Amino acid sequence: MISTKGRYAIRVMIDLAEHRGSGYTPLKDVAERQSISKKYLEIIVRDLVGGDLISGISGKGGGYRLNRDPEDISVGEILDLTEGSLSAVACLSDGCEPCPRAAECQTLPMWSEYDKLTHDFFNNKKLSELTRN
Amino acid sequence: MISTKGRYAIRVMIDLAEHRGSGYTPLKDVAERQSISKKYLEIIVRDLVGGDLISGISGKGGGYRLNRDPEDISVGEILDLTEGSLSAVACLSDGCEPCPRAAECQTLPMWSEYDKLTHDFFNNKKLSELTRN
DNA sequence: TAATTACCTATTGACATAGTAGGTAATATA
DNA sequence: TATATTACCTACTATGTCAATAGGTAATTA
Repeated sequence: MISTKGRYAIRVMIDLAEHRGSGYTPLKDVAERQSISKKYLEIIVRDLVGGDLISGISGKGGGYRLNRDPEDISVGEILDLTEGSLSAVACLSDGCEPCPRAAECQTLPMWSEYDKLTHDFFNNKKLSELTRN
Repeated sequence: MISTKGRYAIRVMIDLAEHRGSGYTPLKDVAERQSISKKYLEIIVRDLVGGDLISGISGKGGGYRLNRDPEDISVGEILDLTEGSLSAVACLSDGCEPCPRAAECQTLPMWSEYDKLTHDFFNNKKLSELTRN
């Protein structure tokens, strides 16, 4: 289940994509347009900055801006940064300890298959496919 | 993220599938073979009985049994019963109040597409594909 | 009658989610 | 230089879900 954090992150990215060209976009504007608490967005945006998807500058005229074109940003990247993991089961998450039952596990192949399906879907879905203009 | 409940439920179903023919299988045996607390399995099994996937009878010689052949039981059915919902986002879960932003939501089509992908995958995956014998 | 099994209600500790609160640092403009 | 604006930082909290555990009662068979 994708949490609000991941879903809001995508909406922030869409908003920034649709308002790029007009320089930096203040988070206040994004929050108002998207009807999301600015305070909460600060947390989300930090992940996106940390993942080098966007950058921010302070002061008047400041705000956030995409670091790449929307065609070159996948939804998968956004979710990877904001959700802990996109994996459907714990034993396939990054950095989890290897499951002792893995060798004999009868369900692992199915989970792996689904995992690949999921990652392929979101990695192939570009931000540009979600924007209006 | 699929929880232990859903994952254990699938393992119970596999276990029952592999031991059908020998009448009813006591939960105690399943719990031992799968190394899962019997007490916890009771909760899970209740959902499966409620969904008419298995039936149980009390007393000596009792236990649980599949109601259908493994070829006719999908993993999707099992997960629907034990996980609250298979949907990736809250606004697509069964019985959720309709989102007021739905009409203008730019991400909804993507979530719907992913939702279909997920349901198709698990509904087409049959229990018989997971069993050993 | 005793053993075995399903089935029932309630409780709990740990953790994640979805925020809120109150600041400090950086930058532009008047 | 003062002020407004913006990003950026640390901490806190209420609520809910997850993953069980605990302690029974009812049904069935030998």
